[in-house]
Order: sequence, then structure tokens, then C-alpha cells
Amino acid sequence: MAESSVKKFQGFQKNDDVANDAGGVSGKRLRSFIERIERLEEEKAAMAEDIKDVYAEAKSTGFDTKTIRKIVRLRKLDLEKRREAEALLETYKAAIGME
Amino acid sequence: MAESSVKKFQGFQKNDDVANDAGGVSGKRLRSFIERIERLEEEKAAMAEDIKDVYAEAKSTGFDTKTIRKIVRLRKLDLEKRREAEALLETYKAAIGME
Amino acid sequence: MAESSVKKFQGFQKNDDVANDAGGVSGKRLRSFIERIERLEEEKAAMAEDIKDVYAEAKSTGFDTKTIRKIVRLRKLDLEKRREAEALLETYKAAIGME
Amino acid sequence: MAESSVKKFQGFQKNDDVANDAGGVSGKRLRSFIERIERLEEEKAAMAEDIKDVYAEAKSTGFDTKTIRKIVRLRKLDLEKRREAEALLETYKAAIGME
DNA sequence: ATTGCGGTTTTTGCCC
DNA sequence: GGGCAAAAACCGCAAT
Repeated sequence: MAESSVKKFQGFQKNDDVANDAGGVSGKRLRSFIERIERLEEEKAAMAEDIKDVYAEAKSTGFDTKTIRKIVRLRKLDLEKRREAEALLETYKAAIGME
Repeated sequence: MAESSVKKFQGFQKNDDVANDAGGVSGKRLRSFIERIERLEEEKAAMAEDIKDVYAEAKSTGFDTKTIRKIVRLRKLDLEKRREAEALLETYKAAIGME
Repeated sequence: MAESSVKKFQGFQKNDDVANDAGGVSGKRLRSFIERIERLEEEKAAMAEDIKDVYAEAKSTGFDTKTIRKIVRLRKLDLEKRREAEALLETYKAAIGME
Repeated sequence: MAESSVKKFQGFQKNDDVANDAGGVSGKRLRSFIERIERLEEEKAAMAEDIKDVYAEAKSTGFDTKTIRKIVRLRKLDLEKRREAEALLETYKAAIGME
């Protein structure tokens, strides 16, 4: 369809400028999406930073961060296993019409 | 059941022992560190989830996510470059006694 | 050291040609490493191919590959958990001087 | 068809147990598929391990692994390109009745 | 039959 | 060099 050929051109705006679609709104919307994403990525980076800080603090009080990482990882594996098992169970249930 | 998962993860213990630092507190502190880390990792994962959602929403309104990703990445690089430049400037200022 | 100035030039050979380090041997050795790697990567790709074939065969005999993948993944998580737990135990032992 | 309703029940086995389809064989077959897959994945992982070892060896003899990786990747792309070209040639031949 | 799409795995690049 | 996040590849599905 005609729109598809248009689609690939969306997403292009002059940097640091207001929306500039000739009379359109897609530029504004794109800008909004980008800003939301950037905001969330900042928050994510802040979390990563915080995690690093906690490890540093633990280390400064005499803990071995390598060990802590192992523990955290192991617990995460536990969690994943449990989730996988549940997912598999759901699959089974669905297969026998119990869903 | 929560308790059993507690027992096995108290950091430095002689194997399979419930006692935690006979009269000490390092077990508690380790536990606290681990919980803080896990909490932060959950939040980080939630942010990642939110970002995915925004991309999905953008896509559903007709944008090409690949392009958006490129833009976000470029802007991030711009930002980093600017920060680098500012840091360099600060270094210069310090070098000439302007700090 | 003298070698460091040379080092950055290692790794560059005319393709499909014999080693041509003027009077040297590093070209031959590099070539040998590359060939070993490529051979191993071929074998790895062949394994991946075989795995695909098994899934295809399972599917063609009426099994649901998604379920099989889930099971395989779950079993793999089990294995990893066990390995992680053992590694953690080793860390503990080392920490209390039992290694 | 009747068979399709049956199909979804395949893939059910108690973990770590022998086939237990009442009088059936699908459990055995499933188990066999899973074991074949796991065996192949182990071999694949072993190949990956070997590749890592070769890189380590190359590094220990003074090569820059990053460079080697680049070379390997380039050569792989070359190979793919050549195969593509050959495939295209075959297509041409077929088109003009030369196959 | 082809092609796009969602979700998963694999690879790549990065930072520590 | 090893772990972690981003990017790419890939598989199966679906719609046409």
C-alpha cells in the first residue's frame, strides 16, 4: 500500500528542533516517544549505578563481591527455573484443555 | 517456604549450618546487601520492560522501531560527546587556574 | 619492548596467500590459528544444523517443538543451577581455608 | 482430524522417568528426541569452548585476538558472498536451461 | 507460496 | 578476560 512507502521515512527529524512535518503531527509523536524512551533509559542507568554502589559498599565493609554476585545469580536461576516450570505446566494444562 | 530459601543464602557460613556468625551480624548485613541488589535489579528490569512497551506502542502507531532505536543511539552518542567535551573544558580551565 | 611495535602488524596477511612475513614465521602461525578457528566454527555450525534437524524430525512425528524447547531449557537451567551451587560451595570452602 | 486432538498430548512425561504413556510409545520417543538434542548441544558447547581455547592460545603467543576475530569475520563474509554469487549463478543457469 | 512479525536465541560490543 | 546489555539472526506462525 502507499502508506508503507511512507512509513520508512517517519522517524526522521532534524535534531533538537520542533516537529517539522509539513502540517503533520507524526514528528511531534515521534519526539514524544523518543523522550519517553530516553527518560526511561536514564532511570535504568541510574538503577545500574545504584547496584554498582551497593556492591562497592558491600566490598568496603569487607564482603567479597564475587561471592555476592554468585549468590545473586544463583537466586536468579532459582527464580527463572520456577517461572519456566510454571510456564511448562501452563503449556501442559492448555494441552489437556485445563486452561 | 520463604524461610527455607532464607537459610541457604546467608553468605559465609560453614556449610549447611543455620547458625549465622555465632553472635555476629555479618550474615544479616550480607542478607541486606543481597536484598538491596535484588530490589534494584527488579526495578532495572521493570525499566527495561517499560522501554520495550514504548517501542511497541510506537510501532503500533506506525513508526519503525529500528529507526527510532538508531535515533536514540545517535542522540546518546551526541550527549556523551558533549559531556566529554565539557570534561575536557573543565580540565583546561583547571590547567589555567580557572576552576 | 621491541616486539610491541611489531605486534600491531601481526594479524594482517594477504588473503589466500602463503605467510609472507619477510623472513618471519608469525604469518604462518596466524594462518594456522585462523584455520583452526574456522574449522571449529564449521563443526559448531554443523551441530546447530543437526539440532535443527532433530527438532524438525520431532515436529514431523507430531511433537510440539515449543514444548520440547521448554523442557530442554528447563533441564538446562537445572544443570546450571547445580553447577552454580557447586561453584559457590567452592568459594565458601576457599573462604574458610578448606580448599 | 482425530489425530490432531491426540497430537497435543504428546510431549507429556514425568520428568526423569521412563516413558509412561499407558501402553504408548510417544514418551519414549520424546525422551529420545530430548536426549539427542541435549547431546548435540553439549557438543556444540564443546566446540565453542575449543574456539575460546584457540583464541587464548593465540593471545598467549602474542597475537591480538580482536584482530583475529575481525579477520575470521571478514573471511566468513567473503565466503557467504561467494556462496550467494554461486547460488545466483545457478539460478541464471536454470533460467536459461543450463542446469 | 510469500512475506512480515513476534518472540527467542546467538552474537557482538562494552565495561569493568 | 568475564560478565552484561544491545543488536542481529533465526524460527515458527499467520495472513494473504
